[in-house]
Amino acid sequence: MNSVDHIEQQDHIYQDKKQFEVWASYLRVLAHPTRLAILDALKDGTQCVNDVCELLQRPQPNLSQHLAILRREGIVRYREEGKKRCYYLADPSSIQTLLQTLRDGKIITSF
Amino acid sequence: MNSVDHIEQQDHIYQDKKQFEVWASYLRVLAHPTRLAILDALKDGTQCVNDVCELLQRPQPNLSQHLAILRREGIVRYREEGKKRCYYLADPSSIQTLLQTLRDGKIITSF
DNA sequence: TATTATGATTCGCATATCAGAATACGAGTA
DNA sequence: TACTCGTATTCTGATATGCGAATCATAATA
Repeated sequence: MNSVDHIEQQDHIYQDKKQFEVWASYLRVLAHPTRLAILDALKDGTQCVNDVCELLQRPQPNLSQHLAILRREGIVRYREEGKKRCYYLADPSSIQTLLQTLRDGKIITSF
Repeated sequence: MNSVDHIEQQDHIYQDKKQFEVWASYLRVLAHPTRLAILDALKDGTQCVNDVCELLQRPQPNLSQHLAILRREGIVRYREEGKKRCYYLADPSSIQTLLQTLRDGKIITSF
């Protein structure tokens, strides 16, 4: 291996490393029971924050925090309707696939 | 809604809640750059700890910690070969699907 | 048996994450 | 303009997570 190859390989490792960090950040956002429950609640359509509160039986400020985290990652968006904010999945089919995959236990091999 | 329905609905919510917690625990294990890198390193076959160290350029105790976390979740296993421990994916095709999905950006909508 | 190679574990610290409480904000409405 | 409704943000303390350093455990070997 000459020195150019070596540099390229190092660069490749570095690119991968950045890639893994991005993916990990994304997975970390999904890796919370309340946030998964929110995604599940939104899978059949738009819901305002209050509706989500009632569905999940969790306090509003807590849900707002989790919605903000999902928003920052671009996983959910919202529309203003009157004085309500109606949240919806940015990419419903991806999230539905994710939830279905988890349900099927296709990724989760240990149960 | 009578009281039996109410109890059943509560139970349903409770079951879901437990389910989301289990899924979240699993996703949390995946949601770390080093652990994703380990899975990627194992995707084409078995590797002993030292090999993984060299591949990922990370100290051995740190990798052992992450391997233990992946082991506990049932995501990787190992075989003893001489004095080496050779790790492999418990369910290669699931992990390959996961990595491919991340690569394709099919789940990740924000880039 | 002493030594080495290979991994695992423990410890201590720094950082991150989370929940709840309190509060702020902003759009409607009286 | 004051008030209310719906939601967001900030703050604080508790818990969890991640890392490096040191150490331990064990199988192979000299």
